[in-house]
Amino acid sequence: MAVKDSKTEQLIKETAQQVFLKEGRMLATTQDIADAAGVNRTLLHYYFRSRDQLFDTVFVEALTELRSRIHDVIGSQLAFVPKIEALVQAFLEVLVQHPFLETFITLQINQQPERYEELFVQLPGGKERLKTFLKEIEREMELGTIPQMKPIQYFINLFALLAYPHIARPLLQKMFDLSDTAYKKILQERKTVVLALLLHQYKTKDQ
Amino acid sequence: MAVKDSKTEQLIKETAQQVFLKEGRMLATTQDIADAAGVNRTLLHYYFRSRDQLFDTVFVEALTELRSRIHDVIGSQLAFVPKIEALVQAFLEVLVQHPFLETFITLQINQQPERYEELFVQLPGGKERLKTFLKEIEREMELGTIPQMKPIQYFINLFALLAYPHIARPLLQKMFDLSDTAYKKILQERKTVVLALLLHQYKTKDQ
DNA sequence: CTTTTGTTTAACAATTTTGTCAAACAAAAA
DNA sequence: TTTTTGTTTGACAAAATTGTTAAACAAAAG
Repeated sequence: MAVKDSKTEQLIKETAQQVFLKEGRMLATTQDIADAAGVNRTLLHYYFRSRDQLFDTVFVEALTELRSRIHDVIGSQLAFVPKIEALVQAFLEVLVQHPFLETFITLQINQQPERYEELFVQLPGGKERLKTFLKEIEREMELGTIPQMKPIQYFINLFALLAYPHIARPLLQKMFDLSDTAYKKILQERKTVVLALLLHQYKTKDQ
Repeated sequence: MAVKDSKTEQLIKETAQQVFLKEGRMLATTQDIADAAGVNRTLLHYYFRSRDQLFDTVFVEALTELRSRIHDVIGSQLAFVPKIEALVQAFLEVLVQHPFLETFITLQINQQPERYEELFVQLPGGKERLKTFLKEIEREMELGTIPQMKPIQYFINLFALLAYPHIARPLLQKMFDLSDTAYKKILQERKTVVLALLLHQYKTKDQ
């Protein structure tokens, strides 16, 4: 009998999540997903009406999580260094779950700007929080904690260093003949590497 | 009359380049491209046989350019610092032309690994050049020119800092309300920002 | 001028993918 | 048990997209 958010519905959503955001198969058809979930294709329509809506549901859910986690940290009362640390932590946690999320954000926001603008960019008070954060970065540069550059460049560096190894994972694994285990290790080390670079704490051997 | 690589063929290819790699519309149909080029859709098939082949032609062409430019620099006899500078320069030049190339590489290499492995990863002597380059990075860390970390992490930093602002352009522009002009300026400044960070030349205000 | 060669077009066919529907089914409620 | 409600299925319809063909066309070569 009926159960709100039935097992099947949940299964389909999780499978779609796997296929889209973990495997990066953005062209997967409804049949592909149904097969992967081991259910009849019609059920995708029964629960999600259309392929588009299923995609959207999965994508928006992941997007919302990422966004809210980032904004929570950015808007928090933490001091600068722990805030950067928390930001790195939060970002990495979401990306480990959905390695292709960043790639999809990139493609989607370019193809349906109006649809996703509200979802990703315009959250209540978002712009203000962001500006405040840039101010904090600027102040930290004044204090000499971090190297001087335009705050937005610092912001870009932060996300670049975190997101890219996930975006380019298949490429890098091939280039350097790295097993899944080996690459995961690199991703784990990444946290310290990125923090050291961002917080200007790196030591060179001599000088 | 017949001209080898006719005007139309060229036009179609350039339009496909524009649509796929500049606008990132990887789902564009043959009709979309024909419309954008202002030609009859049948001509795509006449010149390129299938949609797949057109996509492949455009993608592989860009891929090959990027690959050869990077490997030329990596394999060159330049000293470390000028080599990094040349690498940054080469990479940025290609990315300005094809902002979505990296994103597509990511998706494609994941979906048709065998097809693209030879093309991107396995070029003659590629693996050796790469290893030599990692050794050079390591030696430079010994010398104290750059901060110490696993060479591959340095390599990832390099490409992350360069590629990400192009990949995430639409998102960042929205987030910070930046005009095309403003963003281009940021991309231009990027060269110095990245080099300073990679070569550890950044100055903090006080300390 | 007419032939040849290559280009462009519209009409059509094939395929792939999505979406709908009515009937079969299962389990709880009446 | 019968009814009701929600689930699952297969068959079918619709749409979107790709690919083919034959005929019209244009320009140079003979």
